[in-house]
Amino acid sequence: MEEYSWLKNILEQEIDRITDKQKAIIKSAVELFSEKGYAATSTREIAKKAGVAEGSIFKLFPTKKDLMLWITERIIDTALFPMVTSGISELLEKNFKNREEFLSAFLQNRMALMQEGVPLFKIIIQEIPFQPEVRVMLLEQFNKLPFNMLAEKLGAMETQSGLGETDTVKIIITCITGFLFLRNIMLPELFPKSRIKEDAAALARFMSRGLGSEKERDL
Amino acid sequence: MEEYSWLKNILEQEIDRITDKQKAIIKSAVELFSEKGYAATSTREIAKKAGVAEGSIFKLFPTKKDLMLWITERIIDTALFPMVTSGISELLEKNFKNREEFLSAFLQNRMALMQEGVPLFKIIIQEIPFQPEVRVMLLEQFNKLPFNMLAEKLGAMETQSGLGETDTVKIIITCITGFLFLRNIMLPELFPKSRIKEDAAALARFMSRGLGSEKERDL
Amino acid sequence: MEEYSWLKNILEQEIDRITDKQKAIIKSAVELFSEKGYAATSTREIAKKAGVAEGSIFKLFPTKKDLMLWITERIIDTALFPMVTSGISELLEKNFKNREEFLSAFLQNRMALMQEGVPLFKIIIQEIPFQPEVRVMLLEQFNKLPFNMLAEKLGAMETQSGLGETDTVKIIITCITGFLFLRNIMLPELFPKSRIKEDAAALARFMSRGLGSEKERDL
Amino acid sequence: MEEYSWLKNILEQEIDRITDKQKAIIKSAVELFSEKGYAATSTREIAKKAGVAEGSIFKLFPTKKDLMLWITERIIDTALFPMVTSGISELLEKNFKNREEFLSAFLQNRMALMQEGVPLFKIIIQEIPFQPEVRVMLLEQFNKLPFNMLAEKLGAMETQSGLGETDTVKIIITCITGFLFLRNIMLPELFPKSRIKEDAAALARFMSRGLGSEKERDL
DNA sequence: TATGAATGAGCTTTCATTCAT
DNA sequence: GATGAATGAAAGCTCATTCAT
Repeated sequence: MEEYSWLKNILEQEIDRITDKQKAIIKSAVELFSEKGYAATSTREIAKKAGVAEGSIFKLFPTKKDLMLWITERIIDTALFPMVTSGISELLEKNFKNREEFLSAFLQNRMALMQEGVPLFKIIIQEIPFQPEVRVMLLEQFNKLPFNMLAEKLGAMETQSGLGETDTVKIIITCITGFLFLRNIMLPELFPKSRIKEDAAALARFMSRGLGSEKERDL
Repeated sequence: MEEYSWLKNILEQEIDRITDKQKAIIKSAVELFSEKGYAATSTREIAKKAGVAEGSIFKLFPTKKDLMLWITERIIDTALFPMVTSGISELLEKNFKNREEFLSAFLQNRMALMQEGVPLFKIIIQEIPFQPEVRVMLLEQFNKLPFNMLAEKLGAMETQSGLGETDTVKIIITCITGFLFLRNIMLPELFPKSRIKEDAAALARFMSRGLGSEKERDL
Repeated sequence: MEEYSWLKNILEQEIDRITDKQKAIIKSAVELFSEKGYAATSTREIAKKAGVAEGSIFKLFPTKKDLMLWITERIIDTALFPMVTSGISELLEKNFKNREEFLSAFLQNRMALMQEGVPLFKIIIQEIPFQPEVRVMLLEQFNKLPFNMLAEKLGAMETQSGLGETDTVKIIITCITGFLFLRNIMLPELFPKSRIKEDAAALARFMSRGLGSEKERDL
Repeated sequence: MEEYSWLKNILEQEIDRITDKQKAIIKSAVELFSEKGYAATSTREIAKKAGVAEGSIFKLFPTKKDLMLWITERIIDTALFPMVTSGISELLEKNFKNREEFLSAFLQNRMALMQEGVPLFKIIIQEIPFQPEVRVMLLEQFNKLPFNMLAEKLGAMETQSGLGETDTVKIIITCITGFLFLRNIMLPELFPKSRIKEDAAALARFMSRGLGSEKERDL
């Protein structure tokens, strides 16, 4: 496994609380959960891959589920949230020629993050439908996201765009989520990697235009 | 469990090949896989829910995985494909005032299907990342979808829209997938059901406008 | 292990409900619990001794504790109760020369039962202090014992004996329990088996005399 | 846990050999063995309750069994023996109006000791059937008990009492053991605490009378 | 075809014990 | 002396699967 920076961050945060062996356990669990799914991964495998005794897992995490929830929580709080908000403030502060430029940059930024975030998302996505605890964690973090600032940046579209009361931001998120999810998690085979730039550019233009005619002002 | 029509279709297709007990097995498996996931569902549970003996499962399906793959295959071939294409030809033949109207109708149609398709999608989505066989099945079916006809209907956008060579249809699919996936599978809590009509209308307008100025002709 | 008749009775009661293998499981469990104690006996051992697969135990008894409680319950209801009351009615109906004769016969009867009941009592005694469920079972059965009839047989001692309001029967039970318990369970080494008859006779005389001067009537 | 004096005695005897932490270990072990039984108590629990590290137990006691045997030995030698003989010499020296008075005082004395001795007895009783080492220890100590003096005190009953060669003392012990054991360890629910005085008085009279007509002399 | 007792490998978890710090 | 991370054997238990009936 590559050395994912978000995993490194999670582990460094616990640096004085957990040992190297325990880090290895978490790392192995993340890899295996992402590869095979939580239910299909045995603690024996995790221990073997981490090079520790099976019993060592349960010193740190009373149950296998605790291990999974700890990882999921850390991923959501320590990795996902920063990842999702990463670069957002820079993007929001920066001036763009127009909305399309902004959305293009925004999308590029998302795609870059997705690159190394795939195993992370795989873990979360597979557990969301079945683990209520994960849903709750996720929704809590979701509500902290700076949607209003993004909305502002996109312009006071609510009246102009004719999109009615619907939250502009939700549409954009919906769009980007579909784009990233289909390409990276579900059916990467359907979307040639070689054309990713053009596809992203096209989506940015599509979204920008979809939001309606732009106010004449700096973004 | 409600009596899902797609499930009924699948079972009717096998009507002279399988017994009522076997039907019950398949039905229970579908329900449980959808509720708890494949790996977390035991054959014992399936048998109990179906009201059959544990051993009876293995007459028809040599292994648990066979049962899952059979279900997945049937879902993809017999349920998913018709579901995805359902109403499409009608939509394609019908005349709409404009593209937004068409997209709106298209989206409504998708959402209606989603209503009873959720358990079906849950099963497929959870297996896609981990079961290569499922990915292959899905891709095969995907290529049979009448994308070109949809593209035609949406207009020869390629030059007009300025979206470049990117497949217009893929963008629309991406959009709609994100919309349905987030709302129905991942985080329904985030999207109030009461506003679903407005949200869909807004998305239709958004997509229509995103595709660029429309040719002056009947849709 | 000898073929204890009380065990045979317990098993025969379930004859159409459980299989031979399952009987073997129960038999092994009884033997091992009695030899080593419940907590010190592993399900693996039980299975091995019974000549069955370990998993088979858990088909019949969801947990090891369930197995123990089932056995304890059956022992108390099906074996202990009949054993404790065994021969009592005959004793109560029979005429004795005097109270000492009756008590002697009573004690002989108890001792005979103890012979093959030792493993049974070992199981119950070891669990009583730690398993509230067992205490409850035992107390329930205890209240069904025909103490009043025994009291009658012993004579209306309450006034004559000068033992006050204290239940005469409880004293006799206390005495006999101590006798049987010390000799059979706790410290058999302390009491030479060769002298058991004299010891029993002495105790009978002791008890008879302890109860006070006897009414002049047939017992 | 109350501060049992016998436990304090045991610990004080080792005062210059063991540390406070080690004392805490022993104390915790005694409590837990008495509450849940030896086999059902884990060293982890003992360590936690004692507020020490898990490993610390094994400095003083190479194995868990060593810990138990040490405790049992100390209990038998340092606590049980003095407890059983406690007050006996005073009782033996003191003059009583008659045998009943003496037996009553004897029983009172036993009951008082039982008060705080219950956990101690629980530990011993549960191990006796399964640990040969404990049986041996117990029998050794048993033989040191001043039975002959007790017999003398009770009078030269052998001929008078008509109990034959049977050891009078054994009958008395049997009786008292049954009384204490049933009331304190096995089924306290069966004997209302409120009537304990009357019950004891009745038993004393019962035993005294059971021993036969008394020599006319000071006890 | 249907059953469900039986299997035994493998699961998660606990345990007493070791040992570097 | 005290710690507690680490161990690995063994615990209780679940599982998919087999097969005699």
